[in-house]
Amino acid sequence: MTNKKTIDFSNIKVSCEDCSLNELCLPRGLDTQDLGRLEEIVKRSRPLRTGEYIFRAGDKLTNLFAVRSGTVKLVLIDENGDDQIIGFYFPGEIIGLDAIDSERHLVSAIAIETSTYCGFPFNKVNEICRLIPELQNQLFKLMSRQLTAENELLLTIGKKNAEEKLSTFLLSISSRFQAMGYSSREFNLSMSRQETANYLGLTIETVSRIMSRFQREGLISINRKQVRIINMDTLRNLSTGCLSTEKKTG
Amino acid sequence: MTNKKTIDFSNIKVSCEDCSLNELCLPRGLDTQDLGRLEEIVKRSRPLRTGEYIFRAGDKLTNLFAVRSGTVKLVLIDENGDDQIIGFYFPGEIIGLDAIDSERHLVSAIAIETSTYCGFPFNKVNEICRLIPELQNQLFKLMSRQLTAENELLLTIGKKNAEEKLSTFLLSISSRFQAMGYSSREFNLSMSRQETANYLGLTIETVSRIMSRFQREGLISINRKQVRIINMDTLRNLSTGCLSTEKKTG
DNA sequence: CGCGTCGTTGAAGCCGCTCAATAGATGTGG
DNA sequence: CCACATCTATTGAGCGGCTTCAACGACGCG
Repeated sequence: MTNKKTIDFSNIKVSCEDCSLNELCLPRGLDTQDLGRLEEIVKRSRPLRTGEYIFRAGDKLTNLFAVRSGTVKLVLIDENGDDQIIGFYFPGEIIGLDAIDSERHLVSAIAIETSTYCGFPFNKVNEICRLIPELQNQLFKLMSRQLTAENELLLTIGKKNAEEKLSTFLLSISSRFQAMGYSSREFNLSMSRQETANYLGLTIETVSRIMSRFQREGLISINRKQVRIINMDTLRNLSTGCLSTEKKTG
Repeated sequence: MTNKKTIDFSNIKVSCEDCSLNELCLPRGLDTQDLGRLEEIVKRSRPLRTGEYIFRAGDKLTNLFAVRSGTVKLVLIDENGDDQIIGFYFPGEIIGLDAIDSERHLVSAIAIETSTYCGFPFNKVNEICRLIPELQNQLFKLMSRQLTAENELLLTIGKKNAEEKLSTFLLSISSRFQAMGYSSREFNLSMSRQETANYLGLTIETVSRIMSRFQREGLISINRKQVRIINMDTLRNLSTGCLSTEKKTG
């Protein structure tokens, strides 16, 4: 409803060199000269509101994108209308890589809070890759890392029970916030219960119930989207299924 | 027990040009000259028996591998000892790509029947990529395709019920056999019930029960690992959850 | 033939889902 | 500022699909 079909990049020149995310983002590991080449092709978006698309499944691949602020979800929709959130993306993270094979996006990228992003025209990235081997390596690594992340998610969804899924999820968010330089113990979940449930292969009721249980047992303090992790160690044990909720520490 | 720690490549020169798989495998799209460059670095393995490793989680990434014959499973094992099969790989398919980021394998590759493979030293692949842009593209596409495959699996494991999972699985195997030039209606499952169940996030009992039900209802004929698909359309409907088993066609 | 492995089938139980009601948060207009 | 509507989150009760536990059958190999 609030979505727009077309994304108009502002023509503001982006300076990757001055960007606080450059050590997390695509330019990671590039020297000043190579950074300059990359900067020339980057376009920055206007702010998106919740629910707006960066790209839709079926769109032709024209850009790779880096989340610049906010949070973006990738959603896969099958012929039946079932949708599965396959990942949440935070600032500095790259999306669009899975479209390289078919040159068409098979998933949709949707902002789940006010967000901005940078776009890198894909054909130019391809050219620059030949000039900058380091960038080629960086892209390989990014895709490889994404594969690894999906492997983890597969293990979580396929083998863990609801309690293990939720604790794994909270710890994953926590460590990603830490990587961005924020607190690993206190943060705002940008995704709704519905989105969390979808991502983990659960229902919102189950997510809600287990969050409440974690709170009753003193593992976390949670109010709506505001989370504080109180007992990180027990949460870690729960996430691996080594410890049942009953016999928690303390 | 039958596993060997070290893999000794035979020094037999491999000719990708004459290989029947070259249109499915890494060389896809390469011209004769480029093919020659790739051939120079390829080593072919001796036959592996069921249970033997191509690489183990934790091993340093030295080669990318192409399955040449047989079937290989990729297995992810977490700290808790839970393991999840994240894919089955048939002749022409490439494994090892997920290790590019950390330069260490995070999953293990295990033959599930007598299998052979080809190895491509990774550092040389990297070099050659700079000489042959087409190979670089090919690698990007392979990784991208792998991401897409994992997305599908996520949707299957996360959102489908047992019946939908099994029919999706059978159809996936069927179409991959077809892509290799074999029959899409009659084939041998190389994986055990245990492996199928693990892959789909089910138990062997459930897999067995639903296979039997499909047979009772005339969708397939199955005897141990020998499968014949009788009613492909209904199976297709089942896989998308559009049709319950009861109200099947006919 | 005996043994071990793999697959099938049955019965009972539990985890997470469905359905439903309530509470809290957010937004709008008067 | 409050009344009202809407949306999200929480909590409870009951049910069902898949798992667990268990026994049996089929096949291969010594």
